[in-house]
Amino acid sequence: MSVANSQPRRTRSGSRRDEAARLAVLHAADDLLAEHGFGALTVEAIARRAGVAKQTIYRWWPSKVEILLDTLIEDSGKRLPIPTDKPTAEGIRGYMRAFARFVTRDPAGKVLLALIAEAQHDPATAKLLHERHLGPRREQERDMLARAIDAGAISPGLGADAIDALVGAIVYRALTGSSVPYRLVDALCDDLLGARTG
Amino acid sequence: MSVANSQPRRTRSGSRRDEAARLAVLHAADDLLAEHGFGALTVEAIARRAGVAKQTIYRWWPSKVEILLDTLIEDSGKRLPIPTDKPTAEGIRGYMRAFARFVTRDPAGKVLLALIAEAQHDPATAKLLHERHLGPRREQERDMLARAIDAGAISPGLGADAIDALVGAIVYRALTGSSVPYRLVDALCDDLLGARTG
Amino acid sequence: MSVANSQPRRTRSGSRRDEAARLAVLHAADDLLAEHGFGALTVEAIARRAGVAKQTIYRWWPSKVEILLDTLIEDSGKRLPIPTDKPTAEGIRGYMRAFARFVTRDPAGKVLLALIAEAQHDPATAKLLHERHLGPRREQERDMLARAIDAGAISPGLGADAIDALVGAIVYRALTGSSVPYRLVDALCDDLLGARTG
Amino acid sequence: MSVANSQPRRTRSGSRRDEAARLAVLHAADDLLAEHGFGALTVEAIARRAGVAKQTIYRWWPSKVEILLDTLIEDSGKRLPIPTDKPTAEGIRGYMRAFARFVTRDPAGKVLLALIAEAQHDPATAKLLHERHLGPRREQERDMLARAIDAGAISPGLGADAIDALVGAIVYRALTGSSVPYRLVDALCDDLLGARTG
DNA sequence: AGATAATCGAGACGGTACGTCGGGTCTTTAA
DNA sequence: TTAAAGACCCGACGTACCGTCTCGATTATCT
Repeated sequence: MSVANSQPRRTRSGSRRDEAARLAVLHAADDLLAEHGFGALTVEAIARRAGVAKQTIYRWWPSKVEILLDTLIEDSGKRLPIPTDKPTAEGIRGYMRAFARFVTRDPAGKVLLALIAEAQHDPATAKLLHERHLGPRREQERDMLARAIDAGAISPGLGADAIDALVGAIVYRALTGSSVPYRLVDALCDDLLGARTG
Repeated sequence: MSVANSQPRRTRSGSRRDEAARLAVLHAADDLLAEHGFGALTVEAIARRAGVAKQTIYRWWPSKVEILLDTLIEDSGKRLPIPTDKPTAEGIRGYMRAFARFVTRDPAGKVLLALIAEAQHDPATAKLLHERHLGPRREQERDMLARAIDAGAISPGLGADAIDALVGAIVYRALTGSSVPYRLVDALCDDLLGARTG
Repeated sequence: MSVANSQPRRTRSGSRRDEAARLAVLHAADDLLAEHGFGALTVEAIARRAGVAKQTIYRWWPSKVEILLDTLIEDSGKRLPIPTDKPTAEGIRGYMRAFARFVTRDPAGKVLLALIAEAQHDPATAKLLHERHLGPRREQERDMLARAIDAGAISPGLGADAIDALVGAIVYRALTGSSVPYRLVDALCDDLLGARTG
Repeated sequence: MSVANSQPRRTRSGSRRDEAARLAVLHAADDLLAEHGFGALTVEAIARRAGVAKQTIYRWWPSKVEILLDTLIEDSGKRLPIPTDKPTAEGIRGYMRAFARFVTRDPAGKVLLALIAEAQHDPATAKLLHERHLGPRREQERDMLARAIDAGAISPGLGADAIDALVGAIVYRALTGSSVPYRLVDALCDDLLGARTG
């Protein structure tokens, strides 16, 4: 071990991935979804809009769903962080409010809705969506809840499943084109979390 | 002559609609959705499977979505009636249980999920789904709730919106491929309806 | 064929083949070959030029080669008939002159050259070209020669193979972009047919 | 794999052309043509087979046609020399026999046929083929004939054009997949050269 | 009893997008 | 400078469905 050894170097010659092309594709997909809906989201249209060859898309993404997934993960990580510090009822309520806003107002929220939808039509999408987004996020959300329960800040009748009920109620409103006012989110939290606070 | 009748009646000679063809199409659509998923649900495949000409489908249904909508309305009317008699907490809980089963087990429930999904991809589908299914049904469900509230059987913090929260929580579980056990439905009802009964 | 058979004829419902589309494709192929060469002769370009859907081409022709073959057979049948009446040396010389003109001047002659070329690149083309054009035509040409020999009008040293030598010499000149003046054709006939006449 | 790789590794002084790569490309092209036909002869396939980068091919050859041309010129120079010594009828007949064998049996003969074919599809190929192969060779062949005529060994009715007729007749047989037996070559020579012998 | 008219299965048609292949150019890393 | 590797834009490939449109045959109703 150690020593000045040269490992069977993976030489990796050749051009590296073009970051500009990668971003152009992600943005084009996002924009097309926002502007013309999922129906207009064809690989051909994305390529056209991004000024990129179709082959470049197929080289890096197995399907257009994975493009959306990439934007979703990047955006939701940035714009909808899961609170990790104070396990209070207010903290959770704040997160749910942010989630409600995300899913109804943020373009990335539309991406989430589109992916949930597409998952109904295609099992492969369902698998991907769970593995790369829904699963990990649910994990963290349940953690958040569990810590709040431990701290005695809340005592939901559903236990950690309360998070699904909250998220589900909000997502369903979004899916059916209804608004999700704070009043409604707060009432949901009150009912489902058994919170001490008002 | 004259008189009696006033309308410039278009008498309509010729063959009337072929009921066998109509049913064949509905069943083919249902079967294809159940067996191979929404992705395989093309007009061409339906026609092939139903042993029917494409034109016959286009003559009677503006789109494949309306075929699904027809089967959904027919099936949900039969297999998931909204209780109209006794506005009790048990009645509502029973309905929600039935709904949970419908949406996770009944083929027609899959149709509902598929339509909710397709509505995200296509505004026209969204409009149709609301006008012909979601709207009317929500109306009746809210009635059911309102009567129960009036009768003092329940007192939900969300008011009539509680129905959306219940339905949403259940639908979301179904959309994400989770099961919806009775235990969960009951806990939801307890939390969201403020029911007197245990 | 023959035999007055009366089978319950294949009813053949549905629209029949669109003759206008068929002609549009044949002409588009011809024109593209003449104007921009074989390299520009893509199925997509033919479809574009003919104002026809690609699928319509693939429905009726297994490959673009068969399109060319169709035009070649039709045109060569019309514009380069094989003399069937008088088996004289002059008759044969006249045919070879016409052939030389066909292969150097007539657009359909270019089609023949292109097909001979493509046959070098693709065995399937070679097979088709022989079966549908070269074979039958060679057959008739050899007949023509045989009858002239029988009639004592010519006495070629090569026998019926003389036709290949004549055709080959002319085709090769065309393939290499050389002209084929009558003088040359006549000299070839003189040498290869052993004709009595000057 | 053909490439002889016994030579000392990489002549790293300055950066001259890599002879091994050059040969690898030529052999790969030859082999692919022989094994899978012109259709499989893509630059990408040649590069793959030769273990060479595409860019290396494009650096040294403007097109795949020039690769073939290089092999053809090299091989035909070696294996099908034009007799320069004795301008006799036998000499010419011998050459034509060798030519017939070359064009029907020798892999390099297939290259010639492929290039003649490709020349029909692409004017640039036609130009190259004439300038670098057909032209010079025809020049020498005509010389050969002229000297034989001067020597009184032959007296063709076509004059020096007789060479085109001979070559054309043979090439056409090869192009159409027919065999070219010596008997046929000899008869052609007899008829077209007006030879004293035979 | 026709004549009329709407239905049906069949399938051709002009299109759009699919996912793949090869073309020829350019960039990166190594020798 | 040359080479291997390979990403890139481009355009054609052959296929699947789309929604529209005839076609010929089959009912059912209305003179």
